[in-house]
Amino acid sequence: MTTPELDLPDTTTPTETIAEVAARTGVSAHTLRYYERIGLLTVPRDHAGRRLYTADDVDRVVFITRLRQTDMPIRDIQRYFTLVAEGASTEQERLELLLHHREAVQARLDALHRALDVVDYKITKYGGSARP
Amino acid sequence: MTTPELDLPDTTTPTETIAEVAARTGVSAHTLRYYERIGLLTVPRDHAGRRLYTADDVDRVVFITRLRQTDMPIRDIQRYFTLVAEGASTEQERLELLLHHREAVQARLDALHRALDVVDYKITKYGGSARP
DNA sequence: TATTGACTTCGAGTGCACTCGAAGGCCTAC
DNA sequence: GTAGGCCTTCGAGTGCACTCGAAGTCAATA
Repeated sequence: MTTPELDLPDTTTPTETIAEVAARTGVSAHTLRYYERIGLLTVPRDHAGRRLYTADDVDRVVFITRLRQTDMPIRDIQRYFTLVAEGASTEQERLELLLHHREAVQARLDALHRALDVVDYKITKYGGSARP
Repeated sequence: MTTPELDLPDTTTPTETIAEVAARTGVSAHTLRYYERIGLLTVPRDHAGRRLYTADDVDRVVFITRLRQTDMPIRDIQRYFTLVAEGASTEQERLELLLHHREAVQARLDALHRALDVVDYKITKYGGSARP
């Protein structure tokens, strides 16, 4: 009937400054501005033109950091949020993008494990000599 | 008594061209020259000045690729082979370098796993929506 | 002998993801 | 009312690890 104004946590009212978001997410203010510059975020401003982040914005920053931690290229993250902006009809494509990335990460994990085995072999067998 | 010339596989006679090494290791000729330029390798030349790699050289290239696959910085790889060049007395330090790197790789593996879990959560729970 | 093609050196260029600096605006505390 | 500090935009700079191009050399083949 009416919008459930009081029942849901507020995620769209701008409340946090760039310094607060930087402190909470570990992403520098410089990098937060950079992310905005390249279109990963759109952050509202206060009356003086300063950024005020909503809870949703902060959530998005956190999600971006997770994707970056898995080495997703910025280009792909841009693509992902472009799809998000295009609405619900792109959900399938977004899912595919994430699944595709998931495979890449899994492959990276496997490769890392294999290469680490070689290093371990080197450690135990040669104690660090010049030969592999 | 005498050096066991016939018993050991020959690892120090230059036999392979840069193209062969590139093909066998998957490292481009350009990158092989780059590695040499920055001091990771010292490759003998034939009478015409062309590189001829020994089996030991190729082994070293392969080991470098393993270290790079685990994201060891070039700087650390340089340090490692500097130690190798300094002889057996640096074995302890080399071992420590590798063990330290091993920890870094393990930390990276853990972080990848955690970040991947977040992506997986996103995949299963939201099917790719904008919220984390 | 002429051409082909792989090799050489050297310096410069690329792509990525930040990271920084300059110049100035606005709010609060004294 | 002014000093301090955090904010703004913009463009430029950084570091890493390659990657490429130009100009030339050399040896094998037609």
